[in-house]
Amino acid sequence: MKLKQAAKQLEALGNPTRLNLYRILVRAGEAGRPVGYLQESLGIAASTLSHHLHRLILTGLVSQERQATTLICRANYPVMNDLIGFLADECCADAACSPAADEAAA
Amino acid sequence: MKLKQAAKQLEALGNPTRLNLYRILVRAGEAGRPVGYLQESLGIAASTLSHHLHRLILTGLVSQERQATTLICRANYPVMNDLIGFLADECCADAACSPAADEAAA
DNA sequence: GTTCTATTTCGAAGAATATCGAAATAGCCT
DNA sequence: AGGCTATTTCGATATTCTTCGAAATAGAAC
Repeated sequence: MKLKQAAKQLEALGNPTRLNLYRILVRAGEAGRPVGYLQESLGIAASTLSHHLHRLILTGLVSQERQATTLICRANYPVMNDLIGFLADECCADAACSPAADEAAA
Repeated sequence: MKLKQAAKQLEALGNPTRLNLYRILVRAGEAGRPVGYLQESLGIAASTLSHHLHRLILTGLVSQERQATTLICRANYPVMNDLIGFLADECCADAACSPAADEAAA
């Protein structure tokens, strides 16, 4: 049932607002970003952001850590890498594609 | 505005039926698969499959070629690799992740 | 313990999606 | 042309998503 989970994660990333949000966290790296910062960056209602964050967290793509009253959000890299692996998996079984390895190793 | 397109593609893959369908095509490689074959494999109504295929085609992830009355569908590998590249992009800017390159190159 | 800030939950409205069956179209074959 | 198979379009319905503002909660500081 790995497919369903992968679909959930892809769906989570398949919304412009969430993808944008996720990329900010990916760029932020280990430091992560507080929810408030994300809200200002994205310019959306706090409740809307909270909703999107919740979805990303449910799929495991993002994790949170409390620091006093602010919540720090971080991209969960291993989960992303698993997802990428799932997509690229068996892509080259047919030797018909320019393998993802080319891009990543470049 | 690459982000919007990436979101569209991720959204297209973020449905279990479509992801399943897409993976069948990825495995099939250059040979591709006829629509009828896909319909039997997935066990869904032809109209439903047509709808899903249309979405995948719109995003560029899948292409079709006519062979007499049957339509052959193929996964568009370069588009998938671009998408993977977009996801992994800047992932390692912080040197904080286990790079996707590891997985792909392994 | 009250007050302040940060964030989430609730409730609601409008838009988009997934699915199907029936009917229409595309292209081959006789 | 007429019929056959493969696939799409149409129309309809139930579900899910996106977004917001208002109200509720979490935690710190006074």
